[in-house]
Amino acid sequence: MKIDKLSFVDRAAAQLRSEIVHGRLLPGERLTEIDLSERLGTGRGTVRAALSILEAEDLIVRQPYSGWSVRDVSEKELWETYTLRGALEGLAARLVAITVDEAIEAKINAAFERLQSAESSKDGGERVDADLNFHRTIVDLAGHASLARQYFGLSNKVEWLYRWSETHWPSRIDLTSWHRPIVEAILARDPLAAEKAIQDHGEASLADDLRDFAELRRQSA
Amino acid sequence: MKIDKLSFVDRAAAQLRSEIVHGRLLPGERLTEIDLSERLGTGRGTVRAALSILEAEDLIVRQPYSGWSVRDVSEKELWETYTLRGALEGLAARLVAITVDEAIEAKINAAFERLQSAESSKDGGERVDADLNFHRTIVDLAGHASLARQYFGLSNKVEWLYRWSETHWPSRIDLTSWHRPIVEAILARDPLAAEKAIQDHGEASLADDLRDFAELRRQSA
DNA sequence: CGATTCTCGATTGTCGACAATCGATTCCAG
DNA sequence: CTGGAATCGATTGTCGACAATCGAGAATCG
Repeated sequence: MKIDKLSFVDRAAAQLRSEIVHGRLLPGERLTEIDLSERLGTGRGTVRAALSILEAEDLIVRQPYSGWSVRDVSEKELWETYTLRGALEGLAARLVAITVDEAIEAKINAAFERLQSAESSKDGGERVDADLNFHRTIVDLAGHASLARQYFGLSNKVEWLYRWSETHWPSRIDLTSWHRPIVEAILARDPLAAEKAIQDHGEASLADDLRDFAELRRQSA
Repeated sequence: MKIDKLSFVDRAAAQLRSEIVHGRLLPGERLTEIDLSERLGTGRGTVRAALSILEAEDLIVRQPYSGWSVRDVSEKELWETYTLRGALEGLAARLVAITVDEAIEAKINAAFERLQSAESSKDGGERVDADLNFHRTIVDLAGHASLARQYFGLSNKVEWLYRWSETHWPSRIDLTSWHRPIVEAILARDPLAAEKAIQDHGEASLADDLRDFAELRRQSA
């Protein structure tokens, strides 16, 4: 029985990742290795390794001899995240549409049904979870390990942005209608349509977030 | 004057990366932290951090409490690398085709001309360099920092595969004619055509490499 | 008063020591 | 001879100590 076989480094990285993604650590916030090592109850070398992992995932930034800080959010950041996601998910959707069988179809339907239930839910967190789960499901089903690796880091960033806009602008988008075209194209086994559907979805989400972001900027200015 | 401001960790990572990419460390080869720390003349913690970086770039693999080893090559590995590259370069080509101006046009032409000179060269290394440079140029010109980051790691893997087939099967492909469609589509400011051209190029390269790989397998079996 | 240099506290960069873990080998009971 | 437990060497996992570096403010000079 291997249950708790994560190294200290992995656990520390997971902890920090969660704190950033859930907004408990704010964008731009400064992080010092000693503080973290006391707070996480682990050595400084361990904290350092965890921070390096998060740096590779592009969640935090390092300034040599000066410190670490949580990445800042900007319009450009939003644009980069969503366009990159579009490229990766586009590949995933194409691959899934080619190889779809009964098992895959069942998983996609399950993810989509969860999305529909979440639609009526008042719980903003569940809406976000269901949405992210849908996208991650498609990527996993592509059977492409390198793609899944790259997507993992990116999806954390997306989760971060999602939770952040869900806080400021609850329940904006219409989950069901926004995702249905993707499901239909994949189940129709049409790779090009699936790629286009998921990329259109990404562009629409980006436009939405950019609008909210501008509004928020305006308010705080 | 900042010349040599790389940390030991970065230097060690660069050194190991180069050794892997140039084939001085063979696929599957086992790496121990102590050996490396003696060979590189640096502490074990430093070596460890460098190895973590290369792990994030997917060049090496770690087995907990057991060791590190250079990643192995397989058909699946080839397929994943080239398809992922297609997705990333596709996005880059699309972005460049949209924003192309005189400066960008000049850089693309320069990269393409280098490719044409390398064509006649007998130096396999220069052929590889020119080829990689062409692809990296397009990605850089896209003005997309996250994309460039992700592509960097992937391009090391591609370089590795390139040098490896160049060793076994020198001067196979026709550099000029394989890349011209990409240049033409971008300079014609046609995003979709540019994306398709660079993805077709990737698929053709993949097919080529897979054929060579199977041949090599057959010989050594 | 302004600009430059110096000093100092804080933080990261680097390192080797010690503990935890693994895998192969040895040893022993049956 | 065989199966399994104990042992041992090798390697990674974790940690805190010390050195290098940076940024801000004090001190100095024109």
